[in-house]
Amino acid sequence: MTVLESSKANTQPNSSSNTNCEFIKGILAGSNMEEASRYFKAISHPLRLKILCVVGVGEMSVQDILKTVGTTQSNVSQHLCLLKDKGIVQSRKEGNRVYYSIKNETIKKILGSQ
Amino acid sequence: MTVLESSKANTQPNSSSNTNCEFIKGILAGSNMEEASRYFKAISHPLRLKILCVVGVGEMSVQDILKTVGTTQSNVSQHLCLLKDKGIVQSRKEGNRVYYSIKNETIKKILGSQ
DNA sequence: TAAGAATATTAGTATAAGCTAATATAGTAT
DNA sequence: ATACTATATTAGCTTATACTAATATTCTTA
Repeated sequence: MTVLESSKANTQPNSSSNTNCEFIKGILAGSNMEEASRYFKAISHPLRLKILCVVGVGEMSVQDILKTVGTTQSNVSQHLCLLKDKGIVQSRKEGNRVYYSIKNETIKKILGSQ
Repeated sequence: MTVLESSKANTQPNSSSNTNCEFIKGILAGSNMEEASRYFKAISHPLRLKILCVVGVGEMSVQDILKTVGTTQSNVSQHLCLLKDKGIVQSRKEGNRVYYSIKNETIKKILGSQ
């Protein structure tokens, strides 16, 4: 059950404004807004969104990613690093190359719900 | 059809790596990453996420919002302003008070998919 | 009309993000 | 070993975010 659903379910029609605030406040305290927003933040950059769409299709090397999204090697590398740090993508080394793919299923869901 | 779906559907099994890059590149060019990432950015702050969860339950006055999320009046007001600018929430004035509610349905979907 | 409440706006400041350019590291092939 | 390719890291700079404190605006009510 999401935050929205759980708070809707328990809203009494005759509850005072203040009680309702307190109730929702309790729900918010239980949800991890910090963590959720960290995920959203990670994907809230046009280049990272592109990278995720590209990598979402399937595992891809950095070379191919940067050819596809069109920026510098350093820039892609830094964004990939950030995405990996947040646990959104994972990487696998094969010889000279590093292949990236999406690690986190939630991200796929979110990208699909656009 | 989302970006992920459309690019998956057309991936030929025998296509070379380069052709695939070009293909995905075309899809990316057609999608509006700038706009999508602007949405994600808007909700990628813990306080704004809280506000959206609160307001997602139903229309709520600024007073009640700030009692619920717990910060200063100015801070809430600035975040609400940002959310309104991006077309994510809408406001309605009634006497002394201003009531906010979620305008954008996509946001509800995204919040639900967490 | 003066006081009070609710909301918005502004200015100033601190911190975070994002980019480029340069350099480092690691693997491959000659 | 040397040169080359792929990727990562670092430093420096610029711009964007986010907060606080103060002030402005708008509405209500005595």
